[in-house]
Amino acid sequence: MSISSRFAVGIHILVLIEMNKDGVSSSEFLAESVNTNPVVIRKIMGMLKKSGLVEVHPGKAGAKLAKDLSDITLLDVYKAVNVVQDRALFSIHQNPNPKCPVGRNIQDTIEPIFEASQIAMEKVLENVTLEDVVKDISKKENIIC
Amino acid sequence: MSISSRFAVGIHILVLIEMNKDGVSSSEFLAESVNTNPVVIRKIMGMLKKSGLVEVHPGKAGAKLAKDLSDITLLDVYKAVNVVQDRALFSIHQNPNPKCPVGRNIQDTIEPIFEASQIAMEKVLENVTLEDVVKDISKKENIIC
DNA sequence: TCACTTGTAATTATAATGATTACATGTAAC
DNA sequence: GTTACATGTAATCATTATAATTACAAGTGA
Repeated sequence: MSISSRFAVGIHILVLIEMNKDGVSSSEFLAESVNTNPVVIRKIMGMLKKSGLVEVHPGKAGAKLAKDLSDITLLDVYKAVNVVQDRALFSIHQNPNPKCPVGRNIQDTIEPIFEASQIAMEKVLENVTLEDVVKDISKKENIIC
Repeated sequence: MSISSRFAVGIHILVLIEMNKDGVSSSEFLAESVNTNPVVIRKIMGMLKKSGLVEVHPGKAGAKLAKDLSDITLLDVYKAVNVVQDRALFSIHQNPNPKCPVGRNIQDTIEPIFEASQIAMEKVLENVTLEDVVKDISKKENIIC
């Protein structure tokens, strides 16, 4: 299975808020760019707000970033939108048979490996900031246009 | 979401076949240790067989490893049981708005980052062999018993 | 032949996702 | 203060993957 697109959408939203900083980024505006329903955007925005990444107020149109672009890593976004729980990227079968040497040890043996693997994946996300993403998009736009 | 427990069960199965190499590892025997249904085991076994990790024959009870323990990495098992497709650990929303600079570039920008992240995760699995897992379990058993 | 095994198809319950409708609540311009 | 419009949320629905289970065809060997 795949990690929910909430993560990719979260990045999209934050980048667009930045690049549209002189305009008003309402949930409808953002939804049009992502190509989804405004409610989906508002739900994700709620998570980003809870994690202190955006400022948004009931009744007041438009969202703003709550931090500098360079202070938000992709790992921050990933954690904010709850796509993967800590130590739970890999699921391990429950209740293996304790009467069997393999059954009673397999969980403790593979858990640290799975955890290390998940952490390696997350480290890569931690080393990329939204600023990097915005710069890359700006660069692509200049070449194309 | 989490990666299917097929992966953990696949490891469990292969380790148990090895540690029970003097006995007969039928799907029912394996299912008892994993604590699941024999059909689940046979389905996973089919994938492991297709990838050349085990030898198993219709009508003939018992499975054997098709390679040396030290020649099977956790990545081999992971690939065999099809829990994550190539470049698809993270899903990216389809059809973002091409009229928006962010919409028309977001996919190309974040895809390489997601791919690098997935590869980092898989590299960790590649560096662990079934031999390592068996040794760890054996060590734990000696301490406990 | 018979008991037992593997290989598979089909069915079911459960859970997450993403889209959508509906509506309560907050904001600000008039 | 009313009105237009925005956010916040609950509820519903279709889709999809998982894991368990039943049923049965086909292979194996005593």
